[in-house]
Amino acid sequence: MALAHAIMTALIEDDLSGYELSRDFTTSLGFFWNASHQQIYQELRKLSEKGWLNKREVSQSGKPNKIVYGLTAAGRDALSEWVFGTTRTQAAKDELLVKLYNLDVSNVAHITAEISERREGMMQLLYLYETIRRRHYAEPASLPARRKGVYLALAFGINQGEHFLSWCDQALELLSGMESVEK
Amino acid sequence: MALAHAIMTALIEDDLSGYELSRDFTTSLGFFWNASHQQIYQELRKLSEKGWLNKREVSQSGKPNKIVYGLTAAGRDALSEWVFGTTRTQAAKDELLVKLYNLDVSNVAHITAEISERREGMMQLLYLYETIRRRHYAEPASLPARRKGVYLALAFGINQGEHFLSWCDQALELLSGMESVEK
DNA sequence: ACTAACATGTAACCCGTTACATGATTAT
DNA sequence: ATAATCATGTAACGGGTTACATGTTAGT
Repeated sequence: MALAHAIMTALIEDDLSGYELSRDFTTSLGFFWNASHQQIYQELRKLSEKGWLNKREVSQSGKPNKIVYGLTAAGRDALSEWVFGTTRTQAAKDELLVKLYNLDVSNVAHITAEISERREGMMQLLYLYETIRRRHYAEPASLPARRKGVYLALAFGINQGEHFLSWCDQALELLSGMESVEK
Repeated sequence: MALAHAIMTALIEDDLSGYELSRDFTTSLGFFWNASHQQIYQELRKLSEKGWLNKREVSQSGKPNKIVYGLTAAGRDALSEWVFGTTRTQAAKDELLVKLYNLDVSNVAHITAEISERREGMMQLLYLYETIRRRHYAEPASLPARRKGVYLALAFGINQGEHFLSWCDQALELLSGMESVEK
């Protein structure tokens, strides 16, 4: 029941097509709530049936036509109310942490490599986050209300990413002693 | 396909019943991979059918009988191999971050309250983590291989929790100015 | 011709959550 | 009696992933 509200949230300021939603999801809201295009198209259909979204076909030059969705008044009301409801948090599930419980001289090299890969990936993501922050959120205190919220979500991602990097370093250091010593 | 391996991981050192697994999950591996008892019982059945677990009934005095599960040789092999496979990471899905994209003078008080609640909850969890760390993982470098891994998972939780607290503080400060100023 | 990007869907399956269901044992 | 803890399940539903499926437009 939450993807619906994530989609509506993405439509607060701009009307978007399913394709645009699934593309933008990977670079903004999708940092925190990812969804495949299949899910998005299905949810758009449900939301339209509920009367929370309206749709119109838009002709494009040089591209296939697209179907653009926008919030109805009922949709905006539902979204506003939803904010006051109970929040569900689904903890991250990361197999790497389960693998750590299986740490062993036989697999320490592999797990070390996986942590290094993760570190690399996170550095790239952080670079992207920082670029966005510098470009659009340099002075958070003077942003309008909604943008402050978006900034805080971005800050959350940056904060968490930095923590992850420092954890990787700590892990790699502890693991680096194991291969030679314990064999 | 990952709950199966989380359960097998929990059985590496001790044989456990479904009840014990679902209880222990909430205080160790479950920090990183939670599961309801219903899921656990179903998974135990599947793993038994696959030949990765064996079971035996144990009579207890003063308590109902329990069915205790243990890893078979095939189960241990499957688990060892699994560590070398590709890791799936499911990013956390937190409705609170989506709600932040809806931040507004009308709901800033509510969102502020939710962040405060979360902060409180995280402080309690961190207290638990720290207690475990002090009691069992005071000197990580001198732990045996597997325990080092468990320590790193714990360190991950502590690290993440501490950064969550600092994010909450940052968020509460930014939000504190909004109610009076923007009304 | 072929590739890449644009654009929209359906179907099957797996996993997780919620609700339902039962029963033993101990302590008050 | 009754509540609390121990103990084990089934069934229905909903959401997410993977695989399948189709078609347009532009560039090489």
